[in-house]
Amino acid sequence: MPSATSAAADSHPAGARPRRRAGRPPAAVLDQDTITTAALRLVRKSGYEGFTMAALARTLNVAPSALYNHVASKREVLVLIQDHLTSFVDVSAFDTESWDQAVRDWAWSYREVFSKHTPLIPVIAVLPVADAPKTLAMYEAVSAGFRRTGFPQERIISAIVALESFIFGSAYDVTAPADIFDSGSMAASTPNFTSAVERLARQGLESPADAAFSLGLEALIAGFGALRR
Amino acid sequence: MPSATSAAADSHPAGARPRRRAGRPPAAVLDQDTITTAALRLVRKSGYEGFTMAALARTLNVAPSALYNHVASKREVLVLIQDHLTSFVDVSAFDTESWDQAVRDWAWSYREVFSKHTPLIPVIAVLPVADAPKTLAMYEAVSAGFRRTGFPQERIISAIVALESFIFGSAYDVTAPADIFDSGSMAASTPNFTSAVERLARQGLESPADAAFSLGLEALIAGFGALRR
DNA sequence: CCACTAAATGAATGGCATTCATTTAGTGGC
DNA sequence: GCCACTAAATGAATGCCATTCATTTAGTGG
Repeated sequence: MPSATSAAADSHPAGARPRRRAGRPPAAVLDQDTITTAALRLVRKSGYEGFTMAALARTLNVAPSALYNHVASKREVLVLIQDHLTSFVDVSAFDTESWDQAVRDWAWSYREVFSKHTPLIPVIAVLPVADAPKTLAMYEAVSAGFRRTGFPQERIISAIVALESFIFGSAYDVTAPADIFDSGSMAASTPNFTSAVERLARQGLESPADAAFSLGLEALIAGFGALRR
Repeated sequence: MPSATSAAADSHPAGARPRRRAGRPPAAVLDQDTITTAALRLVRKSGYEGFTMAALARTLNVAPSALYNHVASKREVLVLIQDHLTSFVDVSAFDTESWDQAVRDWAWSYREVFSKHTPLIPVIAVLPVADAPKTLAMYEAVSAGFRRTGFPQERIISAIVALESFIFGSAYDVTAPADIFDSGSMAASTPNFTSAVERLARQGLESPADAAFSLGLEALIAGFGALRR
């Protein structure tokens, strides 16, 4: 069977105009764009705990069931949000900067955007690109940047996936509680870990999350940079 | 206020015996170990969609509310599962192999374990280590390995966090649908991405997820390895 | 003005985590 | 041998949730 209902593909099924045989319905209050915008506004105001279909409908002055004429499920709303957010990820450096700097700028921007939306990560990470056109556009820009710099073609996707995995994982760290490394009463039995945590804290100009992200990202950039030819 | 109720800390609050002033209660059917074991078995059989407090109680022949005498919330059960799973992550190579190989073995093992339990990742990623003693033990083993190889102490935590972020992100990829990169009808407008996907597929002995994980992991190992002194 | 249609409605469904007053049954002290 | 105390288990209730569906509403092209 074909993959699940695709939000994007359904809105313009490649060349086919939306058909209608007879009269138009009444002026629609709702469509996917309206829903996406309202959903994002709601999430920013109430977080993902407060983001329910009922609450979303309320902000649109509409019954909850009305949403289901435009969207198959709550998950589909999350997909719409994620694709919209992806357009805020800055890929412009691939046109203006060196490859190294472009990857750096893109990765920091990507993490920045999704660190405020970590509940979307499980959705994005396994989402077919065909269901998220703006996300696909981002991949295209990044792929083009990799190709231009002489990156071996058969490894472009792997490199991007690896970077993205690192970015998603790192996005969680940004929101972690400050005392996450406090080993509490078990400090005595974990001397190496505990002393490493202290050493980090003593240094710490950057936040721990930023320090880890920077360290890992530079290693990935250096490692991948060496593959170019 | 102190951090949330700690499963592990509550079972042996460092030196204090569990107090009781008067008679013991009836022989308990339930405790955290029993719950953890049953929960893991249920997850393996029914997945995380089928994992509800009611279903868990049913497998234990107990009322759902009985669970709340031993556990504060469903989230706490997830924490118990995650900590238990962490003991299946193999850190033994840090005692027997070179640093490079030990990191490699540990990372593959870590990804392997959690790729079957991705719904736990949002929980683990922001969980204070004090709430997960077996996880803390893993960090201790890894920290010790990094220290032994002459890794700069103030960067040990950052390096581990970076590796872990990469591992968590990569765990999602393992479960992604095979057609995740199929750009479908929009292939024409994304030539660089589409050709990169084809090049990968043409190569592809490994799964795409394995190829990306291997590529990223080797870059991180090489980059971090160079920091040793 | 009619037939058709998509959109919106409101009530209903079933599932969920969690709470709480109450009951149950060991145990240590007398 | 009984009593007082306790932790554990119960079952009913709560409130929230996503989702479904039969029905109603109101533009529009013929």
